[in-house]
Amino acid sequence: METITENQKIKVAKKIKKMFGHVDRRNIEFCPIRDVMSLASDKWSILIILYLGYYPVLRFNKLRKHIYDISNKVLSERLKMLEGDGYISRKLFAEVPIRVEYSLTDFGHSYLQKLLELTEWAEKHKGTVISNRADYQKST
Amino acid sequence: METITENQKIKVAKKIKKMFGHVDRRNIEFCPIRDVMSLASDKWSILIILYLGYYPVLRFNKLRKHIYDISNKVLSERLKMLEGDGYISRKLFAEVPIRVEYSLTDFGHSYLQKLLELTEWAEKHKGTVISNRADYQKST
DNA sequence: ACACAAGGTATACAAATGGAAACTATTACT
DNA sequence: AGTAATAGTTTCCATTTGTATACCTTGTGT
Repeated sequence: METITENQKIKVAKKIKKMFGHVDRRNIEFCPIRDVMSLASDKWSILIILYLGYYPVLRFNKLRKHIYDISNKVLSERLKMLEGDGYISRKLFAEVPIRVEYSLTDFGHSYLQKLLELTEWAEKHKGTVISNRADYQKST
Repeated sequence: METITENQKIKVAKKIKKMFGHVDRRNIEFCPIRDVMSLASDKWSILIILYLGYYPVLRFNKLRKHIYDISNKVLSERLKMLEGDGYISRKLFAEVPIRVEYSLTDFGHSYLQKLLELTEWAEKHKGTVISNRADYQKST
């Protein structure tokens, strides 16, 4: 694994301070973690955004097939939330049968660019997580 | 907002394909999103990792005060999981009263570097999310 | 003898989340 | 009249997650 220098650690701490303003401000009116990330970094949200990053346009049932474990209810809820926060757009075509197309907004694409770095990290290091987890199991 | 070009979209799609291997492989043995990120991108996990990125060493009760809304049970569970996956280390000092110090591992620091880009994005764009959310409420 | 400290665990309960399956609306086709 | 298709919604139920509170352990100070 690439080692992290003391210098990098200091830079990270500075970024965190800048991000949170005053690190321990309580009753913060709107917390980027609690209020933004908790929705956008949810497992289902990540999968939806990644699939819409790969397939530019997807309809409800296609999306559900790609994310092969999600129920109608949960997919529909997540799509509404992601639309509400502006990550995705929903286009309704009043045909018969009805047709609805989902796609990423520019805002969603902007998020995806950053999100992808994290999921790439996870993909790259998943082996480490697997073996850490196994070691920890044994040690208990 | 900075616009995303078609070129960037194509690059992103390629990254996703590379990351997932074959995008629609089912029964994937270990999914980076479902199995790694779902733990590490959880709201509480993010807060724990960020606070340990800012304060290099924290004890249980200090950490709980910084994250001002978390119960003993949840904090203790999350710490165990994050330790199990290798993001944080737990050092026990057999003093009286007992002392336990939590800190990030190198692996945790590596994750934090990527995570931070996402949380910075969230902090930068939280205003957009607020107004998107308000508009969506009105429209329904 | 008793309280206190730290770092939790245990217990009881409430609330949120998730899944399965049935159901809805619309219109065309058989 | 019955069926089919799409995009969900609704209902019921089980599981998961979270909260609050009490409790535990160990040795020291009062």
